[in-house]
Amino acid sequence: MRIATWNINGIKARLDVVKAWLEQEQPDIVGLQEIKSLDENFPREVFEGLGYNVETHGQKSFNGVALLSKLPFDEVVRGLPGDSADEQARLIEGTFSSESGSFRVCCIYLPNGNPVESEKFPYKLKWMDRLNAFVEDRLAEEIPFVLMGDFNLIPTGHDCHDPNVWWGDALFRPESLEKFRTLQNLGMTDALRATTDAPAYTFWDFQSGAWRRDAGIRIDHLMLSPEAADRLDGVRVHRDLRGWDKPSDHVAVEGQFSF
DNA sequence: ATGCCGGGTACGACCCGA
Repeated sequence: MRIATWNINGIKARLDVVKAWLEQEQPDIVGLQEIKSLDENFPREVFEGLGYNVETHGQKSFNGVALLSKLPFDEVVRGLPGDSADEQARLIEGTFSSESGSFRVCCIYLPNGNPVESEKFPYKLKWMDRLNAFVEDRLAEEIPFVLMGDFNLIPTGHDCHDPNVWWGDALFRPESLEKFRTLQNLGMTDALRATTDAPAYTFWDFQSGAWRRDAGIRIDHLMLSPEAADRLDGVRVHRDLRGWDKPSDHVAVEGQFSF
């Protein structure tokens, strides 16, 4: 099973690139973030034409997440529980059946949180608390659970080109890292770091020639329950996507699993 | 760099991202 996450930065602007990548790679399940589209405007027929079932959780202009799957969905969850007043579309989860039983794949677009002095930063921290509570419930099920997406979080100084540039940013500061560490301490494994110690950036800013300078950061992650980590065969960062025409500023990250 | 690019909305700028 090949499961991938990708922040595409707008489905309308990225449709040709996403379609070409799916045709080339044929992943089984893909989580997309920042579709920036209402559900009714998402080009689901394009993906259905490629053999995918499509579930979306969109909103106008900003955010929005989607799941594409060659397997049928047994169940779909839209939205992160814990705050009925939160209208930002940042989580969608599918449940699937394989020969070895059920598994869940959750696709998230974790809030950026900048600027730190604004209300956006406490929103990020509260969102991470809600996420950790959600994950606790999922872990209690003891089935393979893949939590993947744009976490807007740099796990360590080794995950960015220059820690001094990023330290203090909402993506790389103590309060954010503490919440991420809680997620790991609950029992969720960083799939990429389970396979390599090498740098593996997933985002390069459009500005400042970041791609040309390889001034990247690793903020797109697959976090695995023990039952998913036990079945992890490999991780691949689709770095070449950043060099395609009309690229997203993020690239896809894929995990391969034996289920 | 309180904004270099690029996407959104909407058609002229302004909001947003990381």
